[in-house]
Amino acid sequence: MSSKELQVLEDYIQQNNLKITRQRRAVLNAFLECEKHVSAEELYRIVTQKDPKIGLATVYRTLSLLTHSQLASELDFGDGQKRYEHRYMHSHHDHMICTECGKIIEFNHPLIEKFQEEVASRNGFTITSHKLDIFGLCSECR
Amino acid sequence: MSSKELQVLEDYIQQNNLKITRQRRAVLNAFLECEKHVSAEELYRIVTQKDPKIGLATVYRTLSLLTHSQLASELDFGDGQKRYEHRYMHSHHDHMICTECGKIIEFNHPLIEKFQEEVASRNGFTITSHKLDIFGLCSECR
DNA sequence: GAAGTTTTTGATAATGTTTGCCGACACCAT
DNA sequence: ATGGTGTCGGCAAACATTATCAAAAACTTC
Ligand SMILES: [Mn+2]
Ligand SMILES: [Mn+2]
Ligand SMILES: [Zn+2]
Ligand SMILES: [Zn+2]
Repeated sequence: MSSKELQVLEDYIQQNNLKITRQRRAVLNAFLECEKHVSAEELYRIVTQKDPKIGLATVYRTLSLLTHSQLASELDFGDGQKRYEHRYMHSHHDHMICTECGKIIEFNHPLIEKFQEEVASRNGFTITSHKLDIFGLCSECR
Repeated sequence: MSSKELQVLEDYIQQNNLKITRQRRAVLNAFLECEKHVSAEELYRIVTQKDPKIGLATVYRTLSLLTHSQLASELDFGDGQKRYEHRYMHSHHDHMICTECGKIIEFNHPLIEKFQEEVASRNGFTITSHKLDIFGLCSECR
């Protein structure tokens, strides 16, 4: 189970004089196996099923590590808790969130991206990041 | 100082068996005089300068009222506190936020709006709302 | 306009997510 | 083994917002 992602984490850890630990591997593995947009609390519950001694603070700390090492992206859909998704080998996309069942549809529209650049440069604004969240009802909840 | 907005609030209040109070008028006036995207805490400080006895909870409660009566829009730029802006007689727009000085540029790009509808219907998704936040540096902070 | 009814208010406690703190602990190199 | 450095788990603290509740204000009815 030695994934490319583990290598990325180990590289980051070595470059910053940190240490690879059982807990960090456990959180990384749980995160990688969890295929979608997961909160810290959810990941904590998953991790503690295999290793009940891992603390919630460690999950938060490791998620911060994963974010800084570019393995994870931090998302905030405005529901009070942050979520995390795979970033390694995943390209940028935006989200449609079903307010009924919580389903999340990912999409990328090149022209939307392009017009954002256009409207930014028109205002002398330099983009560092953006996020587009569309809320509504998915096909099953309509 | 009897604005159209006060009339909107009074209509909403009557329709819901609520009561118009000195505090609600004070918060509404402060909100209307405050021209930009204001947080509850900021508005609280403004209101208490004219009427020091108004409580913070009342400001929160009145902002909720203003939002429900369509006088205000609630915004969340992900910095930990919600902000509010005028909604009455103001059309939809999105925001560019300067991460250096906090300046906010409003914009509306009809094609971005249109392509959102397009990508939604392509996925059988019914939009109820959306928000596009662009983060970066404004022309003065670049 | 007094009495009665309903809603609101201000102060403060509680909430929920995330971060800070700290003593114990693991790991690695001498 | 010993020392040094970084990590861990548990829990306290931070922070914005909401809930609670007795007292006050607003409206209704006479
Ligand atoms: Mn995603
Ligand atoms: Mn705005
Ligand atoms: Zn749904
Ligand atoms: Zn700026």
